[in-house]
Amino acid sequence: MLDVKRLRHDLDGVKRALARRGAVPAELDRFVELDTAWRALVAESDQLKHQRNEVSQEIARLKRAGEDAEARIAEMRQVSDRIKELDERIRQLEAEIDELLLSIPNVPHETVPDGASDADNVEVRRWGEPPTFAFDPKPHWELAERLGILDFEAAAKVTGSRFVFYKGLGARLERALINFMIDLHVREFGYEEVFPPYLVHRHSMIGTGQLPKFEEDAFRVVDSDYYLIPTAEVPVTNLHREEILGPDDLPKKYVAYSACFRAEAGAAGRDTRGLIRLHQFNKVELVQFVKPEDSYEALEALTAQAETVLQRLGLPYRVVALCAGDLGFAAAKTYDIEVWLPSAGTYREISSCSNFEDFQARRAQIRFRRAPKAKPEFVHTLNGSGLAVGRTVAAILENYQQADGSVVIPEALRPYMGVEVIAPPAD
RNA sequence: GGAGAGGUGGCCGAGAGGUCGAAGGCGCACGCCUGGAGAGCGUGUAGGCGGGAUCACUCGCCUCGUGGGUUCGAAUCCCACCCUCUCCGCCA
Repeated sequence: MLDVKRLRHDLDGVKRALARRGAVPAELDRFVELDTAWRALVAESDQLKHQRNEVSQEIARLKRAGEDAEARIAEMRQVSDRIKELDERIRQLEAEIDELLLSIPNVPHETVPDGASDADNVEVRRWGEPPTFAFDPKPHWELAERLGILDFEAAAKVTGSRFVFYKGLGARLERALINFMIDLHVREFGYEEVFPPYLVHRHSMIGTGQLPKFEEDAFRVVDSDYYLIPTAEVPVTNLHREEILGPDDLPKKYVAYSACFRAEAGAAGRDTRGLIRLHQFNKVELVQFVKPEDSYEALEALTAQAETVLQRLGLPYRVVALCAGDLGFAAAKTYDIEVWLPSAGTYREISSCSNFEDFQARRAQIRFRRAPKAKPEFVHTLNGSGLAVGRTVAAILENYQQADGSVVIPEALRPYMGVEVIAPPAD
């Protein structure tokens, strides 16, 4: 949510900034209209309430003195009726304004490159060399089938498309990666581990920006207010909703493993094979709450921490700065980390690291004080995948595949795996 | 799921239609005291919105779980919902 004061004082500046994302939301002009009307009504209502408060005191005085207060009471009956009318209209306006504000995306940071689509994203750096193979590298789903570690058919039978069973060493690999990632971020980067609820209420989804605009992307539990989380970002960011943190509380850094659930509406036909796009996947998420002046430094650090996972696993990747047109709804700036996938012959997103500035904090009412008596300010929130686990499995299988169809386990993972290689069964 | 109790400021806790944004205590901040610390004493200690001022200022309105209602007037009365606790049942 944008700052309404900013909209009042610098509407043109906001329009210019949002224009970089694409079309300027028509909501902006509508906001000015509604806000003006709202303020006029509030002023009138407040004045009448003031009058009512004063006269109520007087009535109390008269009654205590045993005098007649009927005239004043009758007078206030009228005033109260008028207040009721005004407040009803104010309520309606507020609901409309709220809905409107919640549908306006965040303003891109000035360092975000111009551009309309992912084609305009800017590569920031590369790490590692894509491996060369003396044979035809196979896609991970073919490798996995041969190894007997993933079973998409069984999942389709039990649930439906875009689900998977991990089996045997595949299941262990997924679990090993989760533990490896969490341990790294906790031990080396100072994150606190949390294990969040997988269901959240509507307000939390609004807090991080998934709702109200992207209802169709989420799974909702019927006959309830609960949504399956699309990412641990939602529960973990909302962990501090409606709080005012103390001067020494920031920065707060959390790492959370969770399953993630996405409807993938509009993705029909895309990435239909393998682990790339599933309705349920695992992710280790990094979430930070920081002081406003620290958030861009924190974004660089957080991105570097996510990259470290790939470096330890020896997986080649590149980092891309999303252009304004490709930015997510709530983000002010985003780096995507893309891992090399030999079967695709290209880099595929495996992490997305964003600074939301105060956009989510304002929606979820997450504030802090600089000093014990200082005025509360909104924190800045950030998050990033550290990493998407299923895609990491895909990358390991493909990058570490051998001519005989076996897959070597990266060094860093062996303590968690207990084996050095996953080999196909002897026929 | 059944029965009961309860949600008040950072925390504990009073308050039972008007003088209550709310006693008292703890905590915290500042000051005095001290060689320093503690004790003691004093002062101050919520948030939101709107208007005026625009460094820390001021006026008004709102907020005692949330939302409605009754009333001239609600922390206080009524209704619905949410949450917490206790007991029973069920259960990993």
